[in-house]
Amino acid sequence: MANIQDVAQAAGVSVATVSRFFNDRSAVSLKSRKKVDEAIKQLNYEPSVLARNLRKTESRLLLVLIPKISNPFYSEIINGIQDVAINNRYNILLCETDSNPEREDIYFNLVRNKMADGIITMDPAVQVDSLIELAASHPIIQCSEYAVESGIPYVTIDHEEAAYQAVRHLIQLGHKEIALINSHEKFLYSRKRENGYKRALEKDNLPFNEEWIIRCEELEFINGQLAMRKILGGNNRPTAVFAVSDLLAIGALKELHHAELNVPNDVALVGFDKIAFSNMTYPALTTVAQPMYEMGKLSAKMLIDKIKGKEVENVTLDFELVIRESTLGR
Amino acid sequence: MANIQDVAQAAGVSVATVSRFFNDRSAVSLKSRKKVDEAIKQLNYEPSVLARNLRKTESRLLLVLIPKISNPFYSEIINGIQDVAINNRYNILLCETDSNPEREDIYFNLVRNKMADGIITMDPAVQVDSLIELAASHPIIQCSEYAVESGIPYVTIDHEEAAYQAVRHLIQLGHKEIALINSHEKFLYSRKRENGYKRALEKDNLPFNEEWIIRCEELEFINGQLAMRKILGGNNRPTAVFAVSDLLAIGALKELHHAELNVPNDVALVGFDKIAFSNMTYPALTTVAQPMYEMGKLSAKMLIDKIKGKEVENVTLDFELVIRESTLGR
DNA sequence: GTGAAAGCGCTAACAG
DNA sequence: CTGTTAGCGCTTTCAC
Repeated sequence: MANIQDVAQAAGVSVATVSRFFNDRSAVSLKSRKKVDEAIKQLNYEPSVLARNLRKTESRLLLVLIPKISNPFYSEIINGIQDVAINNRYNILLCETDSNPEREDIYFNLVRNKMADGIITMDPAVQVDSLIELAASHPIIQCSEYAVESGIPYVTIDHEEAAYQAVRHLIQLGHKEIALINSHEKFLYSRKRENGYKRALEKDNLPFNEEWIIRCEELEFINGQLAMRKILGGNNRPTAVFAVSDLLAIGALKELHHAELNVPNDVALVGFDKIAFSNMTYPALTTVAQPMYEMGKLSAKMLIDKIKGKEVENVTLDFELVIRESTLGR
Repeated sequence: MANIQDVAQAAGVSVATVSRFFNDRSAVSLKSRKKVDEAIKQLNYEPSVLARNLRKTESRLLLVLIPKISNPFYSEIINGIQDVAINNRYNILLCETDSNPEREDIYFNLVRNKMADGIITMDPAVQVDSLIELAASHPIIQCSEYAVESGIPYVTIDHEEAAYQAVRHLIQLGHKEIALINSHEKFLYSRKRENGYKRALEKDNLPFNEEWIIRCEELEFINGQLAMRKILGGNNRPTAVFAVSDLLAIGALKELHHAELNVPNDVALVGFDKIAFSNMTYPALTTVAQPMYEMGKLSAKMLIDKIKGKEVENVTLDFELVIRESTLGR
């Protein structure tokens, strides 16, 4: 495999000229350019990014940490990140942490080892301390999930207000007995959305029933299903359920079908995220839309800015309650 | 940021010793080891993978090319790849091609530029020529999709036989009028599954109706929905539908609900892939299970072997027809 | 078991 | 506009 020396020699110029040919074309005379061009083609030369990166002490790689690759919520975010990254000649190193500290360590090391220039993390559930320590010397952006006191820039939505509006929607439809299918409280969004749920109930002095708050260990369909089973097995059946994730809501819906209950007539259902699948369920799911793609784009922009040494500010984006059949009927 | 020189100096040894400390601990005396260890901690030293990679002319990055990140079919495969990669100290560079040649070019360059050591591609739809050319000088494995004549190793399932069995299942249930919702014929699996479908019909001399073969441009829910709309809008309504992807099947199911048709009594439905969602629909989807995780693991193993210079063989894995409510009822 | 030294392939002063 | 040269931070012979 030819290197820059070989090209220089074949073209009868210096390595500097060849290097300039790639980095600042206009600084090379037309004559040299032609010679270099030919030599490159002849030798089938491809510059080594490895060497360039070492020389520039940058990797042009962005580390993206997500808890679960199978959660479609992240797909859209990643799309946004990817688009911005490519436009800025960055690539992304996608890493699934499984919320597993050991894995996270491996990935954190990637940036310590200069293998990545910065991190976008969507999983600050584990090891906030490590994250903060790392942020002292490396560019980091938090997306969606964030550790408030960390001082690390984030882009997110107002989770509490979003949950509040979702539950108010149910209340305005006449529901007075509303259950909550939550995820693990280690997540900030989980705590915030629970607050929103409670605030919405309080506003109308609606009954608050601990039996109706289910906290799931994981964010899989099955967890939503089991949660709903628990709710239906209780003494009083609520008339509506708010799930903090479409995945959980879809699992819950499955269980409602099993129990041969009609949605929304027997039990109304609201999800969260507006993943693509939420519109394909029967009935289609009322849900809170997060601007996933936008969040991804912004995170990437912010991270790249931070890598460049610019200051970046936290951003809170708008959400939108999308009302569909699972609360309104058809 | 400290480098290996600083550590050597602080420890009172040579850089070679520090290097050995990381690469072959046993080659360093206990005494030196201690000194180096201390120096590392004191200086908070982290070796530069960039420099090591340049020296070794390897990147320890595996390029993974997928058409669409939002297709859950790929998530599971990626999981498999990721697990094997990590165990072998590789990382994956996940790239979404969108089946867009330009993007693909960018990614192909990553391996030409030594930024990645090899490629696992799941999208040989575009630019088979480039792929073949690249494979001449770089390790490449094809996963699921493959260009037959390319000579590039692949791991896949027997798409034709899988489709055949899926359609035979419908026929055995008494269905005689079976539509096919296919994806784009640029995909090998699409052509193979269509063959299987036709072969299954032929076996019983069942009517073959061009109106009942719909080819979708993309693999989104909406395409399945539109395909089903077309089918329902035709002169004769089939009693069963085979969709070559769960995503398309789920879209089709949506449309069947719209039309207030019962699945499976009015129209039976079979999907393909066994993505997680396929069990959450109402009714649950009969589908062909692909061993996605296994496919990912194998591809990664094969690629790493190939990078090491070993010979690798094509692999065809088993599939499994998973019969659920959308064909059997409940 | 250890050190000196030669690169890996490139970029960026610097001088001309 | 061009060439010379000194590294980027590491690994790996080759002597000792």
